[in-house]
Amino acid sequence: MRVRFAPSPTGPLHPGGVRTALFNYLLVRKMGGQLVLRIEDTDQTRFVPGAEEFIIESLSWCGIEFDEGVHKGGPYGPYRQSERKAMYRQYAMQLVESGHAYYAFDTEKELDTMREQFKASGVASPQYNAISRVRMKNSLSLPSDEVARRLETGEPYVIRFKMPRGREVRVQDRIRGLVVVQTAQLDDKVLFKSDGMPTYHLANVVDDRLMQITHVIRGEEWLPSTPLHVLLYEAFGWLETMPEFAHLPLLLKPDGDGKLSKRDGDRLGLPFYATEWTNPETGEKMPGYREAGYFPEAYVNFLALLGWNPGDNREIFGMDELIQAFGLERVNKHGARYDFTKLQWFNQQYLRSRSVDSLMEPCSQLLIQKGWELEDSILRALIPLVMDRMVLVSDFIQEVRSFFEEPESYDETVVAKKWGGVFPAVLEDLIRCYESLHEDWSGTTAEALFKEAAARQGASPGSLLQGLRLAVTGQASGPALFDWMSLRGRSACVARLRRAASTLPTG
RNA sequence: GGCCCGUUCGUCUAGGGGUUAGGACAUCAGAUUUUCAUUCUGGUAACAGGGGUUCGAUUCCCCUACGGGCUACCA
Repeated sequence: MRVRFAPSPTGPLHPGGVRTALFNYLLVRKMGGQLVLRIEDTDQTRFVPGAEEFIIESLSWCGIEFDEGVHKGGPYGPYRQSERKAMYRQYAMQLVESGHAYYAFDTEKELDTMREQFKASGVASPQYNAISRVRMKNSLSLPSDEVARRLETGEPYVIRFKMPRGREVRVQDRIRGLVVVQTAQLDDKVLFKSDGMPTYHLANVVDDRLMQITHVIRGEEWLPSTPLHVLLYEAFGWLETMPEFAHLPLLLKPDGDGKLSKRDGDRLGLPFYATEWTNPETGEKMPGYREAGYFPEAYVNFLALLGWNPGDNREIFGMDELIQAFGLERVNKHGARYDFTKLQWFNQQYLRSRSVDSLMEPCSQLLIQKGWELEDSILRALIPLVMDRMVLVSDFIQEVRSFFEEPESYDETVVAKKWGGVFPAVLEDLIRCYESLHEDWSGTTAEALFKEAAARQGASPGSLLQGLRLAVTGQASGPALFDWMSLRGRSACVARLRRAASTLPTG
């Protein structure tokens, strides 16, 4: 099996593209074979610097590696269509000579005029086809000596496919089954442009043939042009080795209608690309999941389950398990909404399955960035305390902020609810107890003393606990409080209690 | 507009001629945690509509509606 991922370097890789690459990767790793990265840069006007590198890096972050491609080389290179430019002309010529294609000299203006005239006379979809081409300027409608003259004088031309009339094209799709299209619905697509480059249609057929691709797995947006591709294989006489087709369902917006677009990320304040993209023209940065602190395993797991399912109730899949379980038979036909909340959940699952040891390094990096210092032994104890409260590793900072910074303010709803009655008295009592403590400071003793102080005022500890948290962290919620206090140290806790007692109203 | 593809809880989906239509996320409630979170238990919630075929259709067929894609010398 040989499959390819063939993006166009027109910008950062869309999540739908990542998923297409992923499905190609999973299938070829399962079946055995090669995955090829081919860059389809036949439109020179849309080239964006850095896009190619971005695509490779994003996929690499996801764990998707190629066997052949622009960055790897291989026996079927070059893998960049602009570098294959010279070889396409002969294939286009071959079709002209065999009568499957023809030269067309129409200018952009003439084409516009033709479409407008058709529209004006009520034709639903104006096409360059068997009906209209006789009225246009091409090698089928013009006298042969004029065609020769135009070609000799170097007049710009394109090569169009001569769409046959009255035929039915049958496409066998691995995901959708049989798709039948009438050639009357198809037009004479340009195969070879006046700038000397092929269009996608010619290039992908020629390259898939030359690179011996066996399975074309691509987005659903290519389904309508697949009959043309089949006709091209036929015209070349390559039907025997034509690859199998599989058209993947699209990724849809998280809410509302339509297909997923980069604006959806902006709108919801979430990353959109796998890795950060810097627009080379404006310098504007688009956030990526990598930089936002997501695990690539979580992102891949999430993406894999959009449009595919294993057929049982499993949800958590490592890459190897995905490879094992994957198959085109279980790919859905319908589009899937790109639901960010499920990604959060996946990331949380992967985070929780991490060992404390493996989180030491990233958490410690986050602390360094923040300028907060901490002994390894304390960090090791602090991580499990807050881990369950995190979705991303980067959440660590907000979870431990109050460990490093004394409260600047106190959560008002808790102040209103808990700061009153006997609480100030308990607090005074507790401060004295903590200060005069002779035993070693620990969570257990801190808790015991708190309970005693509460008892002396005839109050239940539970009713006062949130007030204590408020006094010591300023916050309404957080990790196990007495463990936290134990790590924070006695004198720091006492100082914070005093500060709270003097800042907040006494009664 | 034309052509093509699609349509099961809010979301991702399983299922498939006779099922209490299953799971997960989200959401809600209860329990545990002396607080919040975690965890556990439970709940709300779906076969787009109309015709066929059939003893029986959510499942098969047709139509309609809705959604999506394509309709460039873009991929």
